[in-house]
Amino acid sequence: MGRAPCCDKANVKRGPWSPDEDETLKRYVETHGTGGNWIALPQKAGLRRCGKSCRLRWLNYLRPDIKHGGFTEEEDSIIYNLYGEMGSRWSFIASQLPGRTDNDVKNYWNTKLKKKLLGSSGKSNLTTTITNPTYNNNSLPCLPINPDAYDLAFSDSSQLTQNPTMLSSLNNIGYGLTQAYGLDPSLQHSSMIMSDFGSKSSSHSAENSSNISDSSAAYFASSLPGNTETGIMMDFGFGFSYDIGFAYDDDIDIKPQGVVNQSVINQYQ
DNA sequence: AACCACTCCAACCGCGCGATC
DNA sequence: TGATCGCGCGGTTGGAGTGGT
Repeated sequence: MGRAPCCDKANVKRGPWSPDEDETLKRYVETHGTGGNWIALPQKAGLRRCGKSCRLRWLNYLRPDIKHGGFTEEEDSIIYNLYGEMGSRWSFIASQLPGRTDNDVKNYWNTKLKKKLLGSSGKSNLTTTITNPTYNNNSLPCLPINPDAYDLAFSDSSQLTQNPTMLSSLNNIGYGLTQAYGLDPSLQHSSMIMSDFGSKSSSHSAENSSNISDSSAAYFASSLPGNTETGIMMDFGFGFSYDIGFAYDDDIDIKPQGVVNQSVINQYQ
């Protein structure tokens, strides 16, 4: 048996919202709030709409703090950064962009940014090529993420704190979003990535990193026996660099363990 | 002018999760 | 402890708009 519908679809209006409906919903929410119950709201407000539809309309369009219009380059870079870090977590990505909604960001990514990325990836500066055929580099920069890795990554910061240079680098971040990926040396592969997007103060002095753009990048790879890691540094030409490194044996095993926004930590703990 | 292909984005859908009973 | 409910999320769809032929 399937899930019960959230509303009686036969008795609710669907499709585009009329200006009158918008006005009714806006006036009601501004006057009474949502009451914490979107399902009951349309009836109280006198709308023949599904509660979910009302919620969506309010959140994506009617809210007073919504920012409409084109995305800035800075917003582009934040989206790239976060998408590479955590994939299609649109709600979180949107939360880092004041006035933007998850739907906006998602649409923008699917219609513009993805194409922009693919279009320019052909001229990106690849300093190292993918050698393992099991990895699909067409999906870059959407790194595969093992959700189970988050717990370890955020609960154990000892590796981070034992590395003053890395810590220093992570503290000097532009957006508060610079990340480091640590991979388990016990699995005979390890690497560390430090990348910054837009930050002018990041310091990666521990290694002579390959500077592929104004944005510095460092890629560390261990020389453990049997190590099969491959690293990439990329500059997609958006006014910022997108630096990617990863290591793997059979399974991609990427664990963010940098200093990140507390809300990210809360989300994955 | 008509048709077609493509883009963009608002809206819908179904699912997972947490809260509550 | 399991069932139910509502919220929030990501994926998908459909239609309006636009550009090319």
